[in-house]
Amino acid sequence: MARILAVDDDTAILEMVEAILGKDGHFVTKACGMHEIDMEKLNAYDLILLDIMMPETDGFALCSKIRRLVDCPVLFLTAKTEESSLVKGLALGADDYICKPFGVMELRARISAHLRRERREHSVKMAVGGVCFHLSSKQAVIDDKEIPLTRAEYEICEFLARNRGQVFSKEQILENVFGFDSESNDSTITTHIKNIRMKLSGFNCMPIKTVWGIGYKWEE
Amino acid sequence: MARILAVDDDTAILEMVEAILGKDGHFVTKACGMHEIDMEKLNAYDLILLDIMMPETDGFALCSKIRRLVDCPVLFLTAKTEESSLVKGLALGADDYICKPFGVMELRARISAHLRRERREHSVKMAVGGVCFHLSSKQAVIDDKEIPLTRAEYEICEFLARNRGQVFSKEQILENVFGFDSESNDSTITTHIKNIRMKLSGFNCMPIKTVWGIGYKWEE
DNA sequence: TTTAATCTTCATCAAATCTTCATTTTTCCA
DNA sequence: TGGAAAAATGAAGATTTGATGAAGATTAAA
Repeated sequence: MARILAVDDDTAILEMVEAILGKDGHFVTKACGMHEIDMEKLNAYDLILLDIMMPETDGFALCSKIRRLVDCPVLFLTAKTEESSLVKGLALGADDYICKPFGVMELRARISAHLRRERREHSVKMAVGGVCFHLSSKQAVIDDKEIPLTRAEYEICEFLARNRGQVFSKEQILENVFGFDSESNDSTITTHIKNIRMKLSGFNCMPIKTVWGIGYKWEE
Repeated sequence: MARILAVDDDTAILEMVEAILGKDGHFVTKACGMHEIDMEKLNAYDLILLDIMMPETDGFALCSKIRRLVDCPVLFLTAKTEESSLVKGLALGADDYICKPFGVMELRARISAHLRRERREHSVKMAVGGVCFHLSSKQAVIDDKEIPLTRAEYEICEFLARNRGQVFSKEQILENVFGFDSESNDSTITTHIKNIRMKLSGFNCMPIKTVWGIGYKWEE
């Protein structure tokens, strides 16, 4: 269901978290401290669970570092029950603060609430120009008629539509759709956009606008 | 800062919430029960606080009704401390669950965390005197209508608006907007300013003043 | 392996934008 | 009030950026 990163110095807690969340279908990555986290790959996670008191690692500092890098929900899971600590944690950019010992049901409920919100805020309303994205089959449909997009074209459309209104440069589209390591040329995107526009225009649908000097966006 | 709707049957609590959140600059609307809420105008709020046990109103039912209408964060603020109740509340679409009696600092911290997240997930904006700058897409908006600024024009506007009230010479604007190494002529700025003014005046907006012999400033 | 589909690159064209400059207008001050 | 300095204006040329069409490279399918 979701990819969750859990950071704690207590492996027993990590095991327990994995057991609980694994049952809900989540994939939990365990990290015993900051050194086990690849900061480059933080955007591989949908949600991050953080302990505060860890040897060699300050959870608060880690939280603000993470927050500078990614936007996913960050939850503290800690034995520090003082209100001041909660306030500090949330002020640093965390999204929730759960005290140990935590209720299993509470943990699950809070995590799914955060994931749900993330999906809610990122969900694609299919009313946009009537284009409907079938995420699993990777097909785009207008008025029940399939648009014959290639894989790359579909991915670009889905990415732009998912973040409609936002403008992305060609580099950003490359990174987000084909991965950080993509060494493709910008012109690849230019050409894909051209082909997408051609195909969509057959359906009287022109949702992709170019913002001069900046990039492209899916019209809101 | 934010418009918050608080629903509770206990007016003492409502007053208290208003006092606390008012100090943070939020505007709190108090509702003593469902009948006092205009469901048509829910999207006027940035965040909603809900009690669960209210005469004539079931907070849970209200929560799911609200969730069907708007996407803003909904927080329960309740005396029901059972874990099952928290689980139910979050499952119905709420984003947080705070138990009474709540700590003042905790309430403030949690609310600002939720508001921050909402802003984070929507794009970063800076509003200056009626003009709204979408920092990531580099677009300026007045009354939800986009101002067709070019890249350079936008950058100059954003720079001046960000430092509104301060006067900058043409050289300073060149350096700050186009970089120290810019070898452009001052007249470039003059022309950009002219074009910006022309475009903004279409929106009845004349924020850029010339300070004779010194430079330009964005009126405070 | 052959064939077709898709992806990527590149040269060229067109358009938007940026820059410059000559000219006119405004402002300041003697 | 007149003249000098500064800013505004309008238009032309230079530059940058995006669109286009076609060809080669890569991948998947038959």
